[in-house]
Amino acid sequence: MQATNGFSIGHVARRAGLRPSAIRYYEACGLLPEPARVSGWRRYGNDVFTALAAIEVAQQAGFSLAEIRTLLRGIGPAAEPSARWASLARKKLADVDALIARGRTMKRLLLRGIECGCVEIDACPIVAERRSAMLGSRRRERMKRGLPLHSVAVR
Amino acid sequence: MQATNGFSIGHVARRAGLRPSAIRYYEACGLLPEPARVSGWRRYGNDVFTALAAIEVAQQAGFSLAEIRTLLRGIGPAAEPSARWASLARKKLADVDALIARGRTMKRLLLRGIECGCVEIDACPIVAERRSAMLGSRRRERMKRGLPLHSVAVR
DNA sequence: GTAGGTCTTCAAGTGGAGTCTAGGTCAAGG
DNA sequence: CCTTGACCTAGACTCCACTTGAAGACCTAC
Repeated sequence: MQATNGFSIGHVARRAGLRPSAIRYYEACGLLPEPARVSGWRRYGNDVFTALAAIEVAQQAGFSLAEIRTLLRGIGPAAEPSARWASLARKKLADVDALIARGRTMKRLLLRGIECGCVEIDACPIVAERRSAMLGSRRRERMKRGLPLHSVAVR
Repeated sequence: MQATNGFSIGHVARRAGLRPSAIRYYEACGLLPEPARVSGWRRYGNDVFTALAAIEVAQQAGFSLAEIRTLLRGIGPAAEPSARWASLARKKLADVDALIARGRTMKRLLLRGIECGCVEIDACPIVAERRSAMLGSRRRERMKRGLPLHSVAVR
């Protein structure tokens, strides 16, 4: 298991806090290069930990695996990784702001509902407000309730 | 299409900003009661808009459809809808706070990455930091990267 | 030699909130 | 009468990041 001829996938997984299946999956997605093999078994060098750390950082930043692939090996307008990151990150910032705003809306609504204390749903002023908003705005810019929040990978 | 014998599903969907398939789906999930039928076609009264408004409010507050079902027709310890809401909402608040914190972490990380400007991934201090954190903490309380954020329905 | 553990592949499953498709029925207008 | 459009059902599909399972290969220790 030494670095003399590389680490096994289980060893890498334990050290990185992942499961072997996740590492195989990253490889299949093109996030990790194909490692050397010894009689069929994957053998990794130290650089795999850098790659996994980069993936983890990008995931924490809200990027999907598809986006991370273009970050790592992308062939976009920007050649350098840092330029690609900056370009994608600026777009992602708006989505993250929307996510935070969404969270604050949830919080406000939850607290209002706790305070409200109405017994029946039909009598709840929050629901009534929403109902009249629903019925008031006749086919203006509706039908698009799904705001683009799946653009932020929340995991 | 008048309220004399009820609204069609398409009419309700247009007014509520949904697609008919969503309304059928809510019915199948037990969120909406089965409506009257006229020769096989669903016919809705005015109360369906109250029900849809309640569902929308609860969704905006971060509840999943399964949770909304127990909110609406639940048989939990709390009998009244308001009591059920308060009980579930207090638990949900912690998850929403986690979601907001997650968003702020993303934002911090995105901005740090934009400022960083490192050319190579191997040389990036953010990745290096993560890498040493990854390798430093040997099997302590790892292997649980998935923090419970799917407990908040973000849509 | 055999038991146990780790590895290999490929395929299919998970969950959430719907959407889409195929194949068929119904109503209104010209 | 015929077309057009809205409706009906059941079931498959979507997206994402993995996990799980089956069936088999391999290595090490006893």
